[in-house]
Amino acid sequence: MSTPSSRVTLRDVARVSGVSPAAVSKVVRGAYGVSEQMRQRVNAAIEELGYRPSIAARAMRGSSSTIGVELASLGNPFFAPVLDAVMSVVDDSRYQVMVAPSQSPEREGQRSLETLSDHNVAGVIAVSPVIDQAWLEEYARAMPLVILGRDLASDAFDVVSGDDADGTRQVMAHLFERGHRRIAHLTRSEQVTDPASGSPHARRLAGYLRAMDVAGLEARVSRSGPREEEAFAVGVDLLRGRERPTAVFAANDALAFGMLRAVDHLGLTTRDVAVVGYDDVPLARQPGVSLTSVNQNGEQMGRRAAELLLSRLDGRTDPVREVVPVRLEARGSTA
Amino acid sequence: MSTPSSRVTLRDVARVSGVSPAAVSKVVRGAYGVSEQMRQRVNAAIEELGYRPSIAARAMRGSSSTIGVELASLGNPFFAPVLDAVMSVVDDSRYQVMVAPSQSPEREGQRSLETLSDHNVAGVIAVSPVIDQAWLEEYARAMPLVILGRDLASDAFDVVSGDDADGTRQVMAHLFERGHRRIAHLTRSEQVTDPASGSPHARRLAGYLRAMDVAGLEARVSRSGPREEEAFAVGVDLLRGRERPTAVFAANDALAFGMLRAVDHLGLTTRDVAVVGYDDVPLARQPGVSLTSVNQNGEQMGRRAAELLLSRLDGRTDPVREVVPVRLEARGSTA
DNA sequence: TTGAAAGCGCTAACAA
DNA sequence: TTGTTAGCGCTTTCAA
Repeated sequence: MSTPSSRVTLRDVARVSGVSPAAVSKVVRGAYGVSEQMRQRVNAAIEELGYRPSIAARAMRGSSSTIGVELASLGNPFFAPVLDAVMSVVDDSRYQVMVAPSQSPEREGQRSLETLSDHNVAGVIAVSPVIDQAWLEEYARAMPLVILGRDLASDAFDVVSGDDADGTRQVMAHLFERGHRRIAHLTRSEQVTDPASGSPHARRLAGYLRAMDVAGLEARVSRSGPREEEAFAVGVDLLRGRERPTAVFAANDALAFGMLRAVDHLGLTTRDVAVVGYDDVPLARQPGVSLTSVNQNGEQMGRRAAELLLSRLDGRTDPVREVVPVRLEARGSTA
Repeated sequence: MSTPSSRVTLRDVARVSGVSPAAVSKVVRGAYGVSEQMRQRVNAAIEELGYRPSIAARAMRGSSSTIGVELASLGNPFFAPVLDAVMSVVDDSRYQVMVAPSQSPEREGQRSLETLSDHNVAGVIAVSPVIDQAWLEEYARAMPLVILGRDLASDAFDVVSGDDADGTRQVMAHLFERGHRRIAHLTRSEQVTDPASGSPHARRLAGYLRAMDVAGLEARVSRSGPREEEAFAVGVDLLRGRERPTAVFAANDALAFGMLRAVDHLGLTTRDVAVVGYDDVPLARQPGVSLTSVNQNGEQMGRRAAELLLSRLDGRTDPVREVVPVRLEARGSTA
């Protein structure tokens, strides 16, 4: 049967089927201008030899048939449905998916994007890249690019993001309705919430500040690293401080989980301190967790990003900036 | 500044620095036999032009400097530390990491592995691939391969797996100690627990059956799909049946979470039905969840897999089969 | 120490 | 409709 390695080349197939390499190439690509007779002979030889085209060689010629996905922090469960959706869409095309992971979003995603272009991928979906916009524009000049999760305005690349303004509005309305006044916001570092970054955290923070301002309340922002452990430590500090908040809006579920653990650690319950998250990862609905959270519809975000990239590769040139609707899932003590 | 696209070629660098392409190639690769003077001139030109070698072209020549990781179900949080560790190790080498994701483990991983070899990667780490051993052997004949998470015996590839026999022993001892006698096992489909597959689920099931047999107890095995929702449904059935078990050993945490939700759904608590999982994903320790689980040390598994692959690429030929120790983390109602 | 030349496997003109 | 030819950007003998 077929050997996994690509030892069998197009020339081998050509020799066996008695045609030219170019002809084989045409058959393989389903290109125009091949007789049915030739198709059959060539396909028979391909089958017989177990031929598989070398993507590496194709990539060098310019058309790599591979779509690259840049992805930091694979650990974030929110990205799983996003990637699944991307793959579903791409599966129906002639492209394949390769993921260039980066360990930390900050300053590493850039390297992953470079790796991808070094591989001559046909186009790239970058998931929440923490990268300077100018650099991304420059990158997009040479490579079809879709940014997922950052609401940047650019005519060099397409953008798909969740409706953070609306999501945050829903969260704050929900908490106000339940009578909360001392509401703290737990988010990431200043760098991550830089308004110019277009990051979701920036928009959530902005929405929180606006809502508190409109309500005439004092905003209280705590900052933590991305990990649950870091959020836990910050959360303990926050809850031990004076004027303990009655509710905490965490900028994502990982932070919310850390916060929940801090609540528990101090012998409090979510009746004392309500916690709301963002992302609605699968375990938010777990009994015993029951975290109120905003579902970002990652599946739809991934699908749209893939569709946009494919249409770019198909020739579209006008940029698209798309916002996906979100929905608060109320649970547990704040339901 | 540097353009992300690889428009600048080695020839351009050669022209600017006034040397031959071959010379530039040597400098770039740090190959033997280049004068200090030449190094400097070439490096200056590289800097000036923002040159980046094309991986695609390199790959075609045979030496791709890329390590491929085959990964099904990115959603499984157990894999995050595994991949992180792989990346950490690879970062210190001249290689890069590319991930070929597959949506469903069954029969899709094969395609991902083929994609990887079509890309001419230098070597591959396959994470828990549900693939026929003969096929893997064939594959490994053409490509350095490390299997992570399946305990297969082969001299064609290297193997790293967790010590499931010991992990299961710890789980069962723990439950027996707490007086449980009616202990059910929740696992995946028959296909996945096929003993010949070397899958972790097969070994956990075997360990469970052995332990029950030795204790003179009746084994009760329930089967479910991989997702939490499916485990929930099966769990509800199991708990509604006659002779409700007092404890359930779930073959991994996703199944355990479904089981926990089933317990809750039926108005029971983990005092009525104890649940133990396997993988010790981060949220197992979450207050309100407090799932007793076996920590598989994914970080160590990933690190060893990467080290083994690098040493293969460095010329090692004798196969290695390595087992990583595991540890039960007792929590909550079974602690 | 350096360079010339051949070719990896494929695609895309162009010619037949 | 088919085949010939010329590279893509790089590495690697082999001579100089």
